[in-house]
Amino acid sequence: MPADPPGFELPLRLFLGFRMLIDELHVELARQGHPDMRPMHGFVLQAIGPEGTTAVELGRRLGVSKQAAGKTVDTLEHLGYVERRSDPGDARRKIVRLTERGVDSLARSARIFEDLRAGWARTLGEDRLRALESDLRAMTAGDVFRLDVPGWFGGY
Amino acid sequence: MPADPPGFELPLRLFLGFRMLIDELHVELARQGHPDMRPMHGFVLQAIGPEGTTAVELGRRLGVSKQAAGKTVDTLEHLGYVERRSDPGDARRKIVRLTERGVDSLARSARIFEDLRAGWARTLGEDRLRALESDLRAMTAGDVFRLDVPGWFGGY
DNA sequence: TAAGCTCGACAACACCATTGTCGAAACAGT
DNA sequence: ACTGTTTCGACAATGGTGTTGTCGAGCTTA
Repeated sequence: MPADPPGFELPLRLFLGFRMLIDELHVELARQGHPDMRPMHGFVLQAIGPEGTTAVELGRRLGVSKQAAGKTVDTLEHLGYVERRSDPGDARRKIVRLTERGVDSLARSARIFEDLRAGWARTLGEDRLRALESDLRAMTAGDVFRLDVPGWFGGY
Repeated sequence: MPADPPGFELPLRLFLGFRMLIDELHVELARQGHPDMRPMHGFVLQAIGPEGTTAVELGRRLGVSKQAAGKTVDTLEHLGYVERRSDPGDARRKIVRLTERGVDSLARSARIFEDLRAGWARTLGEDRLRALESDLRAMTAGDVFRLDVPGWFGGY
């Protein structure tokens, strides 16, 4: 009977799978008119959501400071994915909203992810893929957002 | 018949699984006398390997500049995980080698990863876990190292 | 009204990656 | 052996990203 795979293979493969999907997503996104999207942008746009949000709240969701969130919003605003509007009900707040272009990028991302998933299903079979998703869901239940990735992995 | 899971769930769960394992590893590593290890350090120590290597070669393996690799080596040297020695056969080279402490951290990491994998096996069953690993292996075949993570995800 | 909190902006700082340059050493071709 | 090219490690300069701290303006509540 074969020995168990070494323990370090599991996290490595999980990361490689993630990275492969994200890279393929962005290759295709670039082809479809969004060449400036960075991996993190999609997560930020998702975190902003259809209702819009503020820099402080966005920072909380992403696990970074409000200044960092504001900086990211600056970039996304400059790229045309979001816009800032004054909140008529609270003069302190400036609500960050998705533009049409921002919504388009999310819609295309969703479509591309479906296609990529279908590719996995062709290789693995739908049953195996569902089992894989189900098992991952079982092991990672909980907080889907928590994207304090900037600075999490790196760091001297 | 149930609808397919949305396509974006797969990459998200892959990342969450990776992150959960890495976080649990470092909690346990800290308990076992390595509180200063950062997620990236383990990968760097693995990339250095038992034979040692140079800053330039390390940078190539990790996909970063030689300067960045050198900086990381500085930190690991300061923490006592590696040491630099002059190459007697080539006066230009300074070979980075693991110290005893560096080897110890890798040995403990391997053991902890085995334990974490065993935890997954208890929840999912050994068969399902093997299937999961096998499927991930099938989808991500290839270059296991290529950790140009610094700057890959982030970026304004 | 007054005190306290929240929001967004600005400044200063730290960290980490980059490119470019340089001298020393090894190597390859003549 | 000499010379030109390549490789290595160090240094300097730069840019991007995140942090804390501070401030004024505006809500909120006692």
